Amino acid sequence: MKDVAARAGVGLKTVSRVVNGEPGVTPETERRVQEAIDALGFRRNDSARVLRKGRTASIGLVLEDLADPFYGPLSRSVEEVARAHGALLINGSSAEDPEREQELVLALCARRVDGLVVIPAGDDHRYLEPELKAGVATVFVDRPAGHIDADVVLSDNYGGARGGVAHLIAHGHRRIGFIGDMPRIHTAAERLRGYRAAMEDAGIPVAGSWMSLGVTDPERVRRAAEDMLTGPDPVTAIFAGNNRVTVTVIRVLAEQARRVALVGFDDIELADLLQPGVTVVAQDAADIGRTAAERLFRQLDGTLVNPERIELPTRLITRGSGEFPPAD
Amino acid sequence: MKDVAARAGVGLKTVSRVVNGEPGVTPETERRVQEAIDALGFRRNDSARVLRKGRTASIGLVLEDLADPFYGPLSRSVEEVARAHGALLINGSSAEDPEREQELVLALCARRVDGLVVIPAGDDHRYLEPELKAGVATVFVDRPAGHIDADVVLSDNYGGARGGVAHLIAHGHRRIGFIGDMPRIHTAAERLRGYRAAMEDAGIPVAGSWMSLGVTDPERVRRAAEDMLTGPDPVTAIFAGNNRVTVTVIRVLAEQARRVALVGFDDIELADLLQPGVTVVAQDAADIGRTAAERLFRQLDGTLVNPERIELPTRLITRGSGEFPPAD
DNA sequence: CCCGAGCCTGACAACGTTGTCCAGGCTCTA
DNA sequence: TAGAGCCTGGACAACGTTGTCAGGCTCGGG
Repeated sequence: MKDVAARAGVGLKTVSRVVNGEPGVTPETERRVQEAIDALGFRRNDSARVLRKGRTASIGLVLEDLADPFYGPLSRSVEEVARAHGALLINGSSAEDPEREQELVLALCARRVDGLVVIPAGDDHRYLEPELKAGVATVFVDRPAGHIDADVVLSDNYGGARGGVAHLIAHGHRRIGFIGDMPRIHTAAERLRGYRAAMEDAGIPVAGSWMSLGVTDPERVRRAAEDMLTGPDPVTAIFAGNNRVTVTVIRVLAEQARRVALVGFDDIELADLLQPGVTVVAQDAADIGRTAAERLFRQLDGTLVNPERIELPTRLITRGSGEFPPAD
Repeated sequence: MKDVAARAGVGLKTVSRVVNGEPGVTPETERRVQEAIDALGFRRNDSARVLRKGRTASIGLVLEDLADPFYGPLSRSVEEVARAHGALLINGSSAEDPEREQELVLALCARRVDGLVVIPAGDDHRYLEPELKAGVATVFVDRPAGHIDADVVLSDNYGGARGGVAHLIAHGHRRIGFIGDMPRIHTAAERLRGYRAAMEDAGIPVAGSWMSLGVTDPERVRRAAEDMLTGPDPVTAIFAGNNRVTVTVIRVLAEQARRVALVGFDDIELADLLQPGVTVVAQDAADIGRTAAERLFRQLDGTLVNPERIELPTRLITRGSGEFPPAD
């Protein structure tokens, strides 16, 4: 900028004015400055600008895994909102590791992002207290924050799972299996709770062998599914606690002789093209992301003050696999 | 930092030393400083640090659409490499709009990212010349840069498509359709070239009605597919130019009475579970991302100087849909 | 002709950090 | 005991920008 000023034969501040489109510059002077800018290939250094102004016009997004198809659309909709507010998006994956989450979040705070959208991996977020006090807007997504009072946007995991399981019960099933992630993960716990509630509503006692928790890698999901299909009290339907589980269960069911019903939590691509189509409890990732991001920017506006918990509804999409009667 | 120094009763520079783990501080002093830091909830302001040091420890990634399943793994692997080098990832979607691409890239440059990974939307990148001269490391991915000399990492689109079409020909097909994106997009053009080459290799003249270019939205892909299936010279096989086309073509073929063979470019999830399984020419998005990011950091090391074009091989995965004989 | 208002313009400080350099106190050795 | 050398700690400038403020110029009216 100094160089531009020198070349144009004007003061520093005048260049600054031109760069920022501020008023109070003669067209003639502006032309000279613009010329110098072009000649030197000058571009404003936003780091210095940030340092001076205090706002970075960027927000951080910490999620579990960018490669997961659930987070792609979510990330995209957050970006879209950020863009509408002239902000850039910095994101990182925690890989479901609380320590890595904290490391990422603090790195983002050191960059002085204006706000944070966090899909929590850990369950204690007190480390964020100083940041919140310092005015970093924060919205948690998909799972609530631990031990701090903050905005959170999530799906109705409990209601969705309960509805999905009730759907199976309505089609005559009583022996229904549940395969889900570790209950220390909030979504997994809520979905399990929904499963239990639906079973209880129908007066069906749940056998321990019907539930498989903390199972996530394909090999173990496969074993879990096979076990509950061939065990002493074999299930006639399975409720899959997330999209990765659903995919593996589909593979297992395809190999079975008898027809086993399936409802999965989270939609999966091409679910309608499979034989049978896969019935799912779908959450709208894009909507979740948009809602969270909009709330974030309202915090930044100062429009918002009190942390709130926003639960978005899920939608049962019937495609065939959840509508088989039990085949005992 | 000033406050911390005051509270600990030491000089500014001493606090800086503690924060950065530099040597030359008594354990006792260090303890006092650390205490003050904790008490005040101090966190270093990276903007100021960047301003001083010149390096931001962050890289920018500009892609087409984060929600596209091809870019999730790519983005993730770039992030992984960045993380290994202690850098954060800032990313944005161009939505295939050259103007938006440029806007994003320049915004990232203004942030003084150390490097850029760009999946180009436009075909003229001369606007990047001043940045390159200023030392911003840059790697293009998936498509080459326009009018500038820069590193590029991409799949062997030509060879992959040629191989895929040859596979269909080997199974007896002669009337093979091609549905792809606008040829102004490099990948689309290359794949079309591969299709033509394979047909020519086999001495098969291509009818104009077998090719549909610049078609991307599902409704038009559907019409294009139906047209070439029912036209005067109906095809017995279709080569789909990208994953979105493939998905729509699968839907159309599912409705057909006769069996039509299909090979798609890009793998799609659950392709093996469909009936029939979908034969594809797969590219390894994660590998592409990793290769590009590693090259970027080698540019930053100074290890690398001459721009290079790196072409990664594709892999034909046979699952059934590409192995039908022609059904005339 | 003088004065005040209004418009451009530029000098300067400040944002928070780090590199450079120097001072003061200590230890060790001859 | 004196001198050399090391270790710790601090003062200061600089990074590139923007907010503040004041100076100089022009123009119109009295």
